Amino acid sequence: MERLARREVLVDSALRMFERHGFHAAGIDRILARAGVAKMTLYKNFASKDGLILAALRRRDERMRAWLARGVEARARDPGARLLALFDVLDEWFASDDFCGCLFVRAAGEFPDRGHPARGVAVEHKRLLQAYVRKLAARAGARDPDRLARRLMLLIDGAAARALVDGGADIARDAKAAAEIFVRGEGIAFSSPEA
Amino acid sequence: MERLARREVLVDSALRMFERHGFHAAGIDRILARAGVAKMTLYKNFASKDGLILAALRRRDERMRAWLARGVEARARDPGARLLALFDVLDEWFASDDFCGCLFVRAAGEFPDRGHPARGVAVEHKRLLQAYVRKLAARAGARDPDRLARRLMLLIDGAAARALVDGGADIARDAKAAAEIFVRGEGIAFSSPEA
DNA sequence: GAATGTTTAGACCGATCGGTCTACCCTGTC
DNA sequence: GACAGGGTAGACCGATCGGTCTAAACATTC
Repeated sequence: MERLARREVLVDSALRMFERHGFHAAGIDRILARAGVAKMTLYKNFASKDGLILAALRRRDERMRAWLARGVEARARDPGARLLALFDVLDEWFASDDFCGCLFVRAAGEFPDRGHPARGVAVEHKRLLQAYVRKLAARAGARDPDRLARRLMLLIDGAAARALVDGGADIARDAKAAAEIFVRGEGIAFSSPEA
Repeated sequence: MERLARREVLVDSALRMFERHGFHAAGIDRILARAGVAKMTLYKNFASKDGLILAALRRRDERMRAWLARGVEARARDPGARLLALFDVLDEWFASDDFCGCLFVRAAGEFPDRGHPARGVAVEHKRLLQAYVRKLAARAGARDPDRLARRLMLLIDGAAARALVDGGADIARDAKAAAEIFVRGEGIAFSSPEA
């Protein structure tokens, strides 16, 4: 029963290659070679390269949101502080040497066709992320959790885009300072501003 | 002396194709066919596809910033109001049927290699845009024009990213409301909030 | 040990990639 | 009308694209 394991190895390899080179630039042959997986194994598990792209994006979605939530929860207990801790996790993300932007924004950029299935995963990822921020905002007692979540999402995506383009080191810090204004504006008091 | 004209036609066609399909997905042959230009004309004017990409990005940079400045200046005279008018122009941009995100962020996403020349144009575009916002902020009497410009750039790039992914119609409006908070926080009073 | 089913390597397919080259055409100049 | 130069179409190149297929190697189970 090695079939499932092979599939996982393949999806992992594909995800890494898509992150490093982009969806079009990462060829199937290179993905397979790096995974040490035969071509037929790919096409037994997926109908086409698009299927592999979808699986890779879904894996990225799960991991990214889990990693974000874990980081936030490890850094602060107070809901208000957790809203700001989001940007400390972002800072760690931007600083990692293999950071190359938000893969879902990149996917939307590489597949401008509105009907491409990858865009659905991207939309869903952003929706789930915003729902998570909204939950934190609601628990923190925001006057308008929806509005605060939308505003923080603007900062998150903006910071990710700017970090992708010019990789500045203090972008997450700028975004955090901006987020504090929004959070305070919602009547939320957070314990310690942290470093 | 049709050489320069041919070049312009070619760059225009390339720009349109890159916007519509992305840099990797837009093949040379298709660009040339749509431009009605021979292959040798391309390679007489540019060393490679990368050269064409650079020229297209530079053209996009000039047009984008000129279009933005024109829109801002047409919508408001007061410097404070102009800062907010930025987001009305953005709204128009997002609503256009051929909108497909910020081409420079997409370029950075498609060319993750830090040394790729396209990234230089992208960095420069963001730098010039931020300088323009900073100029408006300074004229409006912002306490810290640099900080305000950085914050508004976060909102601009964030709004563009979100508009690219899920094309929501009210993203620019959300960003404008958020921008108002930053602008007011800098001690800037603007005449009329507009529609 | 035979049988079953998955995974393997790799040949193979047509299409397209970015890029080169040739040979002809068109246009302007004298 | 001869000439020159930039432009044209399109053949051509090796490489790679996504995808199919075959045959051997492998492990599992009985």
